[in-house]
Amino acid sequence: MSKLPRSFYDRDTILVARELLGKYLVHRSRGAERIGRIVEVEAYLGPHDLAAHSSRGLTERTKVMFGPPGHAYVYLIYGMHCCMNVVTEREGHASAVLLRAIEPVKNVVGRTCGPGLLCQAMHIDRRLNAHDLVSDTFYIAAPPQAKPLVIVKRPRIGVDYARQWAKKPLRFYIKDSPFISRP
DNA sequence: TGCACGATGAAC
DNA sequence: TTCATCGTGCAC
Repeated sequence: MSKLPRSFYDRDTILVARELLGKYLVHRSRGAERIGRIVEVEAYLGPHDLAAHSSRGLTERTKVMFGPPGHAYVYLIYGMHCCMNVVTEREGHASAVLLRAIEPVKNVVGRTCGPGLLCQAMHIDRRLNAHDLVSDTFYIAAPPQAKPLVIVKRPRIGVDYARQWAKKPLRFYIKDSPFISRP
Protein backbone atom coordinates (compact mmCIF):
# COMPACT_ATOMS: atom_id res chain seq x y z
CA MET A 1 0.00 0.00 0.00
CA SER A 2 1.55 3.30 -1.05
CA LYS A 3 1.03 6.48 0.95
CA LEU A 4 -0.16 9.42 -1.12
CA PRO A 5 2.52 12.13 -1.43
CA ARG A 6 1.90 15.84 -0.93
CA SER A 7 1.85 16.31 -4.72
CA PHE A 8 -1.34 14.22 -4.89
CA TYR A 9 -3.21 16.90 -2.94
CA ASP A 10 -1.57 19.84 -4.70
CA ARG A 11 -3.86 19.52 -7.75
CA ASP A 12 -7.32 20.51 -8.96
CA THR A 13 -9.80 19.89 -6.13
CA ILE A 14 -12.39 18.08 -8.24
CA LEU A 15 -9.68 15.79 -9.60
CA VAL A 16 -8.41 15.08 -6.09
CA ALA A 17 -11.96 14.44 -4.86
CA ARG A 18 -12.65 11.89 -7.61
CA GLU A 19 -9.30 10.17 -7.13
CA LEU A 20 -9.78 9.92 -3.37
CA LEU A 21 -12.63 7.46 -4.01
CA GLY A 22 -11.38 3.93 -3.42
CA LYS A 23 -8.34 5.13 -1.44
CA TYR A 24 -7.66 3.97 2.11
CA LEU A 25 -7.83 6.36 5.05
CA VAL A 26 -5.44 5.15 7.75
CA HIS A 27 -5.36 6.31 11.37
CA ARG A 28 -3.11 4.83 14.01
CA SER A 29 -4.06 5.66 17.60
CA ARG A 30 -4.14 3.97 20.98
CA GLY A 31 -2.18 1.04 19.57
CA ALA A 32 -4.71 0.28 16.85
CA GLU A 33 -4.56 0.84 13.13
CA ARG A 34 -7.94 1.76 11.71
CA ILE A 35 -8.49 1.66 7.96
CA GLY A 36 -11.50 2.75 5.91
CA ARG A 37 -12.02 2.79 2.15
CA ILE A 38 -13.26 6.18 0.97
CA VAL A 39 -16.55 5.77 -0.93
CA GLU A 40 -18.12 9.26 -0.81
CA VAL A 41 -16.67 12.79 -0.89
CA GLU A 42 -17.60 16.41 -1.57
CA ALA A 43 -15.42 19.09 -3.18
CA TYR A 44 -15.27 22.62 -1.73
CA LEU A 45 -13.52 24.75 -4.30
CA GLY A 46 -12.36 27.86 -2.43
CA PRO A 47 -13.49 31.35 -1.29
CA HIS A 48 -15.57 31.81 -4.47
CA ASP A 49 -17.55 28.66 -3.57
CA LEU A 50 -20.35 30.00 -1.36
CA ALA A 51 -20.81 26.59 0.29
CA ALA A 52 -17.18 26.45 1.43
CA HIS A 53 -16.19 27.66 4.89
CA SER A 54 -13.36 29.60 3.26
CA SER A 55 -15.91 31.82 1.47
CA ARG A 56 -16.23 33.70 4.79
CA GLY A 57 -12.56 34.59 4.61
CA LEU A 58 -9.55 33.66 6.71
CA THR A 59 -10.62 33.01 10.31
CA GLU A 60 -9.26 31.09 13.27
CA ARG A 61 -11.37 28.08 12.30
CA THR A 62 -10.77 28.11 8.55
CA LYS A 63 -7.08 29.00 8.50
CA VAL A 64 -6.17 25.36 7.89
CA MET A 65 -8.08 25.49 4.60
CA PHE A 66 -5.87 28.40 3.57
CA GLY A 67 -2.72 26.47 4.44
CA PRO A 68 -0.64 24.03 2.39
CA PRO A 69 -2.24 20.93 0.80
CA GLY A 70 -2.19 17.48 2.34
CA HIS A 71 -3.39 18.54 5.79
CA ALA A 72 -6.56 17.57 7.66
CA TYR A 73 -9.23 20.20 8.35
CA VAL A 74 -11.39 18.82 11.16
CA TYR A 75 -14.18 20.95 12.59
CA LEU A 76 -17.17 20.61 14.89
CA ILE A 77 -20.62 20.88 13.35
CA TYR A 78 -23.99 21.29 15.11
CA GLY A 79 -22.15 21.32 18.41
CA MET A 80 -21.70 17.55 18.44
CA HIS A 81 -20.31 16.04 15.26
CA CYS A 82 -16.86 16.25 13.69
CA CYS A 83 -16.27 16.46 9.95
CA MET A 84 -12.97 15.73 8.26
CA ASN A 85 -11.66 17.44 5.14
CA VAL A 86 -8.47 17.13 3.13
CA VAL A 87 -6.88 20.44 2.13
CA THR A 88 -6.11 20.65 -1.59
CA GLU A 89 -4.29 22.87 -4.10
CA ARG A 90 -1.60 25.43 -3.40
CA GLU A 91 -1.28 27.29 -0.10
CA GLY A 92 -3.76 30.18 0.01
CA HIS A 93 -6.22 28.59 -2.43
CA ALA A 94 -8.44 27.52 0.50
CA SER A 95 -10.06 24.48 -1.09
CA ALA A 96 -10.75 21.08 0.45
CA VAL A 97 -12.47 17.72 0.04
CA LEU A 98 -14.97 16.57 2.69
CA LEU A 99 -14.93 12.84 3.44
CA ARG A 100 -18.59 11.78 3.76
CA ALA A 101 -18.48 7.99 3.98
CA ILE A 102 -16.07 5.07 4.18
CA GLU A 103 -16.29 1.31 3.91
CA PRO A 104 -14.81 -0.44 6.98
CA VAL A 105 -11.60 -2.29 6.14
CA LYS A 106 -9.80 -2.83 9.46
CA ASN A 107 -10.57 -2.10 13.13
CA VAL A 108 -13.50 0.15 12.26
CA VAL A 109 -16.44 -0.27 14.65
CA GLY A 110 -19.87 1.25 14.14
CA ARG A 111 -21.58 3.00 11.28
CA THR A 112 -19.54 5.04 8.82
CA CYS A 113 -22.11 6.45 6.39
CA GLY A 114 -21.98 10.17 7.06
CA PRO A 115 -19.22 12.67 7.87
CA GLY A 116 -19.92 12.67 11.61
CA LEU A 117 -20.22 8.90 11.95
CA LEU A 118 -17.11 8.41 9.82
CA CYS A 119 -15.04 10.51 12.22
CA GLN A 120 -16.49 8.74 15.24
CA ALA A 121 -15.73 5.28 13.86
CA MET A 122 -12.21 6.27 12.80
CA HIS A 123 -11.50 8.01 16.13
CA ILE A 124 -10.97 11.33 14.39
CA ASP A 125 -11.60 14.45 16.47
CA ARG A 126 -10.56 18.09 16.49
CA ARG A 127 -7.17 17.27 18.00
CA LEU A 128 -6.32 16.09 14.50
CA ASN A 129 -7.19 19.45 12.97
CA ALA A 130 -4.25 20.76 10.94
CA HIS A 131 -2.55 17.36 11.19
CA ASP A 132 -0.22 16.59 8.28
CA LEU A 133 -1.56 13.70 6.19
CA VAL A 134 1.92 13.00 4.89
CA SER A 135 2.73 11.40 8.25
CA ASP A 136 3.06 7.97 9.84
CA THR A 137 -0.03 7.92 12.04
CA PHE A 138 -2.67 9.62 9.91
CA TYR A 139 -2.59 9.39 6.12
CA ILE A 140 -4.29 8.20 2.94
CA ALA A 141 -2.91 5.39 0.81
CA ALA A 142 -3.61 3.72 -2.51
CA PRO A 143 -4.62 0.06 -2.12
CA PRO A 144 -2.47 -2.55 -3.96
CA GLN A 145 -4.88 -3.50 -6.69
CA ALA A 146 -7.18 -0.58 -7.46
CA LYS A 147 -10.00 -1.61 -9.73
CA PRO A 148 -11.69 0.87 -12.06
CA LEU A 149 -14.58 2.69 -10.40
CA VAL A 150 -17.86 4.01 -11.71
CA ILE A 151 -18.31 7.44 -10.15
CA VAL A 152 -21.68 9.12 -9.59
CA LYS A 153 -22.03 12.95 -9.44
CA ARG A 154 -24.67 14.61 -7.26
CA PRO A 155 -25.31 18.02 -5.61
CA ARG A 156 -23.76 18.43 -2.18
CA ILE A 157 -25.71 17.74 1.00
CA GLY A 158 -26.88 20.39 3.45
CA VAL A 159 -25.69 23.47 1.56
CA ASP A 160 -29.01 24.89 0.37
CA TYR A 161 -27.97 28.29 1.75
CA ALA A 162 -25.22 28.51 -0.88
CA ARG A 163 -27.59 29.69 -3.63
CA GLN A 164 -26.39 28.68 -7.09
CA TRP A 165 -23.49 26.74 -5.60
CA ALA A 166 -25.89 24.36 -3.85
CA LYS A 167 -26.91 22.83 -7.18
CA LYS A 168 -23.47 22.13 -8.60
CA PRO A 169 -22.59 18.42 -8.82
CA LEU A 170 -19.60 18.50 -6.46
CA ARG A 171 -20.48 15.37 -4.50
CA PHE A 172 -18.96 12.14 -5.78
CA TYR A 173 -19.48 8.56 -4.72
CA ILE A 174 -18.78 5.05 -5.89
CA LYS A 175 -21.77 3.69 -7.79
CA ASP A 176 -23.66 0.90 -6.03
CA SER A 177 -21.57 1.11 -2.87
CA PRO A 178 -23.77 0.07 0.08
CA PHE A 179 -21.78 2.38 2.36
CA ILE A 180 -22.71 5.80 0.97
CA SER A 181 -24.62 8.18 3.26
CA ARG A 182 -27.35 9.08 0.76
CA PRO A 183 -28.12 7.98 -2.81
C1' DT B 1 -20.42 40.38 25.37
C1' DG B 2 -24.34 38.38 23.07
C1' DC B 3 -26.62 35.73 19.64
C1' DA B 4 -28.00 33.32 15.31
C1' DC B 5 -26.78 29.48 12.81
C1' DG B 6 -24.99 25.40 10.89
C1' DA B 7 -20.77 20.76 5.19
C1' DT B 8 -25.41 16.15 11.17
C1' DG B 9 -27.60 12.18 13.17
C1' DA B 10 -31.20 9.97 15.52
C1' DA B 11 -35.69 9.73 17.13
C1' DC B 12 -40.53 10.24 16.27
C1' DT C 1 -40.14 16.41 10.47
C1' DT C 2 -38.05 17.78 14.75
C1' DC C 3 -34.64 18.34 18.03
C1' DA C 4 -30.20 18.00 20.62
C1' DT C 5 -26.23 21.04 21.54
C1' DC C 6 -22.19 24.43 21.25
C1' DG C 7 -18.22 26.55 18.67
C1' DT C 8 -17.69 30.17 15.42
C1' DG C 9 -18.22 34.56 13.39
C1' DC C 10 -19.98 38.86 13.45
C1' DA C 11 -22.98 42.37 15.13
C1' DC C 12 -23.29 45.60 18.90
